[in-house]
Amino acid sequence: MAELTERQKEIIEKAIKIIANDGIQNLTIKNLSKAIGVTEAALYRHYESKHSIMIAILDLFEEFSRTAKTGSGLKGIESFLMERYDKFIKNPELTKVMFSEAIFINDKELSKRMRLIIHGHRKELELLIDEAKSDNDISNSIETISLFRMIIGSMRLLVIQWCFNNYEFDLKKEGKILWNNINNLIKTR
Amino acid sequence: MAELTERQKEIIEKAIKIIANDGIQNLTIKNLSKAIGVTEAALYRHYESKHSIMIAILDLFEEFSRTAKTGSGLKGIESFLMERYDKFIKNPELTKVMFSEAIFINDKELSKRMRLIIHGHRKELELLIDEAKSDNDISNSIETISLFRMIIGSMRLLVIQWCFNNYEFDLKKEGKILWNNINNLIKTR
Amino acid sequence: MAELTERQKEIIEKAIKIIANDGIQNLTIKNLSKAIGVTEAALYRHYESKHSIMIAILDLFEEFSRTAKTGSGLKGIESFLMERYDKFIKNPELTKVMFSEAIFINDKELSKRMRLIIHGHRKELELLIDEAKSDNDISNSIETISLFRMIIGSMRLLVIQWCFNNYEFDLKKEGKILWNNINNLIKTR
Amino acid sequence: MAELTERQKEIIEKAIKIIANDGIQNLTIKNLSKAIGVTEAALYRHYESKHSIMIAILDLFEEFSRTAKTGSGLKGIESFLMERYDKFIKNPELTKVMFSEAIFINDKELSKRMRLIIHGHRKELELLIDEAKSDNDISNSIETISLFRMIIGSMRLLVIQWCFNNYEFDLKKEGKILWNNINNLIKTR
DNA sequence: AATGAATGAGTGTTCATTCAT
DNA sequence: TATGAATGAACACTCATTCAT
Repeated sequence: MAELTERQKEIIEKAIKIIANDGIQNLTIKNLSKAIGVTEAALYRHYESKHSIMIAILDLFEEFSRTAKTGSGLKGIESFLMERYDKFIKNPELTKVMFSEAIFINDKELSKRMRLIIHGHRKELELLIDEAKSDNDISNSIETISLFRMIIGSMRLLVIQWCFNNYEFDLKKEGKILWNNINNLIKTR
Repeated sequence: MAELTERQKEIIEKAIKIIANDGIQNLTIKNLSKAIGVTEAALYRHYESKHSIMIAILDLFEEFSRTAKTGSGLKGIESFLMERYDKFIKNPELTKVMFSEAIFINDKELSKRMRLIIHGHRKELELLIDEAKSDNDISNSIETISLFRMIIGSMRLLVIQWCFNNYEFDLKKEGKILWNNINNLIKTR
Repeated sequence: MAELTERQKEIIEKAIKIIANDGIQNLTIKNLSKAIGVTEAALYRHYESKHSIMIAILDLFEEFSRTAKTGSGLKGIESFLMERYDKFIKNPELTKVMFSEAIFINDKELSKRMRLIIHGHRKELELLIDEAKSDNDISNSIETISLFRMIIGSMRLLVIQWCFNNYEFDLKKEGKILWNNINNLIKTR
Repeated sequence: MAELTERQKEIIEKAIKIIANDGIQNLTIKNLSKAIGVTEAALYRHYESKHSIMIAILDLFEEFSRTAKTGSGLKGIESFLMERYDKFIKNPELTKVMFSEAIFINDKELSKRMRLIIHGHRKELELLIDEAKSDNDISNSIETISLFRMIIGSMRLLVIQWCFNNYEFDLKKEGKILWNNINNLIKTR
């Protein structure tokens, strides 16, 4: 993944903004160039096609999704979640687009990559959950896959609610509350 | 909401199929008429515009989303969920489209209606949760909104996984496991 | 090769006219639709792409090039030539385009087909020449391939001169003179 | 005709190569600059427009077509032909383009000049033929114009076959055979 | 109820060319 | 000499829609 020029960064930033606000259908070269303030032809100096712009967006998603392990077990789960929320808050539009599973559905290759990115954390999180079980922080009586779905599913729903509420409520605060509640439920007594 | 003719039913059924498989961007009058086996002009005998087809799709979503209350409290939650899963299994493509929050994003009016439909069950479910708390089936120590997010968020994630796995695993079975696990966590001891 | 509708015939006729007068580079959908008097979009009801229009032109060339054997030996050569001239005179623009070997050069497949059509008569003519030799009408001392090149090469040059003189001289008359002269040279004494 | 710089020579050489291999339609500033290994803008340091590049190509054609009279009568015809073949063999791509009568058809001025160049040898050759007739080397019974068409037409056809056979056969050898055969036919007995 | 033919606006993309550096 | 960035016009093609039949 080569370094992006300033213009290239601007292009994919504006492209994400358009997708987030008006949907993929409105990501046209015309709209995009208008948003940037150049002619349509000018875009082709920076990306060779619309498709390559979409690939660049996916590249960004990939980079955005990369996590550094910052803990293990229960603590690891928490810091994973909080770190995610921080990133989401810093990049609300990108977040909105990333949570639209179906966005690239019309391009089989892109849509597959999209799915891998979105669901890429599953293994990672299941590992943390199993660690927490080993640590006896989480009861063994609840299945890992169900815990994963609860934790990530609820986070996803919260984030989607945040996106479609125009990012108006405090995502981090709500995220903490949610996690505390879940944490209370799952931790061993 | 007027009764639909056979042709109208066929049109929106095929439209949903196209959206589910190839994305909104491929829902064109041409593709749609081809899928049905008539000319493009013929579609306009049955719907006056593409927009009215999309409204009809939303009408269907609304109908699909309507629930009959079949219990109260904890039992009510369970039957709500199981009833949902049954419906999803019967209408996999419609389900896939319904779970694509962003599909109608480029039409402010449709997108608002879409959101209302998707999140329409919130009040209903929160009521059931509060009933369960009153019944002392669920501990008061966990907030209703968090419970809602856990229950619905995990269900949504499960359904999305099912959709993007080509409906290949047994949604009902997984749904039951998920609910049992959640139930074990939240019920008072 | 399916039958062409009236519109399809008109399209390829006008396309040939454009190529003949202004070159392939000016065969654009815009120019073509303007020549016909419809919008660009309208063309696509009749041909699915510009490429398929070009294929239809080649199909026409093929049909145009088909000959009925109308004699053998020396007589056969003469009637072959005269029949050709008659056809050229009836279709001057098509002729001009057909004699532009390089027209479809940018499409490997079309250009190969074009070449086959243009040079398709070689075997046929060489057969006639060999017949004439067997009949002792043409001396054996001159090689068939050279005779072919003389007969067809001179005809081609004559036709090209005719095309680039705006079809203004009498091609048939000149063609007869040319053939008589050649005939006098090659026939056995 | 001013002297060309090295870069200018390179530009028209590469331009001819592109036309020969991929057709005029692929002679774009982009393709040309890519072939040379500079940016598009750089070309404009050397030629002020695409049109002036095409004029330079025609200038080259003109120079290429210039002949030195190296004999008279029948011998003159032979040396004219052999000299041509030698030149063609040394410049195969230029030859291919030069034999594409219709290449500059969309520019009335260029196309007229092109035609003059291609057919420029007519007077010259007719003179040689008439000399040969005076010398009693060629029978008077065959018309000069027909002899011209036979000699040049067959040569043109041979060259075109050579070009579209990727210059793979021995043009000089075939040219000699062709000429010998013609010579045998036309010379007085 | 359906078709064939058409349209104006828009799609992504390429064209030759310009200009500041 | 050359480049990177830009432009307006054109490219082939698709869009939703209309209308006479």
